Amino acid sequence: MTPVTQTTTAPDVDRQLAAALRNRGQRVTSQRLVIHRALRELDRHVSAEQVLDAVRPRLPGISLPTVYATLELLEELGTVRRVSRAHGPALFDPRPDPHHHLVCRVCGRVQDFDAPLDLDAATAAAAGQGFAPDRCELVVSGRCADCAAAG
Amino acid sequence: MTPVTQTTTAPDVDRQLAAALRNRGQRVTSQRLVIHRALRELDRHVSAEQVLDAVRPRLPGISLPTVYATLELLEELGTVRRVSRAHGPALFDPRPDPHHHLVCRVCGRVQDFDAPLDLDAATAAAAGQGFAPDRCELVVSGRCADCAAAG
DNA sequence: CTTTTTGCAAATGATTTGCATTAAC
DNA sequence: GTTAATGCAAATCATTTGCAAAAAG
Repeated sequence: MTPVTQTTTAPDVDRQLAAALRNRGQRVTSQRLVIHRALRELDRHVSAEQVLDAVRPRLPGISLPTVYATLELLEELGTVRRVSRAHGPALFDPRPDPHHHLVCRVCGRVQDFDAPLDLDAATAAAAGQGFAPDRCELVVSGRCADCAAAG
Repeated sequence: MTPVTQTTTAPDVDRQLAAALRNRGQRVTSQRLVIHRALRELDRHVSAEQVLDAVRPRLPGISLPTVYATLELLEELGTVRRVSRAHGPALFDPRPDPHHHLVCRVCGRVQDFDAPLDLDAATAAAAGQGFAPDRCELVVSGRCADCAAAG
């Protein structure tokens, strides 16, 4: 008995991605499905290399260029967000709902952050300047709990 | 007759940087002064290469590694903010006061944005998680006025 | 005079590209 | 069958590093 409130099951995630790809006239490949599924399972900010390591057991011949291409595709589909950083590779955030980030300027760590923030006025102001907003993200830089404690 | 409300004059900017450097036991070099001055004069988001081009007339032998090192130093001093981007070099923002950014995901353009936004609650929430906030920036991605009109 | 900063050349690291092969459709 | 996607190798681009020479204090 599957309650209607249940979290999306794995094959369901696959079906959603497949549908989105077909909508765009693009092909449903095992690489795309496995990378997409792995991101959902990892459920944290990961680099392209980390994605590669995570999927290699299930896709022995996978290559880094394919991982990058797929991550870019998933970003276009809106299921992944790329977070560019100084002093390190970009991270990919699999959380699809709007949320914010805490970025440690000492260790580079990026944490999700659910900020109490009303973005309606800001979004309207951006639109008032002719800008067509897509996403609004608050980026808080500082020292994470660990680095603040250390020194 | 210099009104007291006048914008900081160039030599004044130099003196402020020199003082900050001496405070940290670092040396006041012409490269640092000229790069700092150029950023203030450019008054827009620029890449390290663009900074190099801007200062070369005044510093014929300047090198890109020095520009990078100086920009990093100025970031530590809080007079410049680095904005990392996908698909392009980092940009350096010479505006010292808190403000936000509109990032075009079509052409990559980054504009300053004075958002009507109350960050006190968000800052407090970050602190509540043990994070020591330093800066809060809203990043709005979407299409800039030009790209929205075109595409 | 001592130590930091610079410029240069070279290294590094992330990401992208070209192209032949493979797999979707 | 046709066309898009993949894997590989190599290229590219931004940024950093090592080290001898120059400049600051």
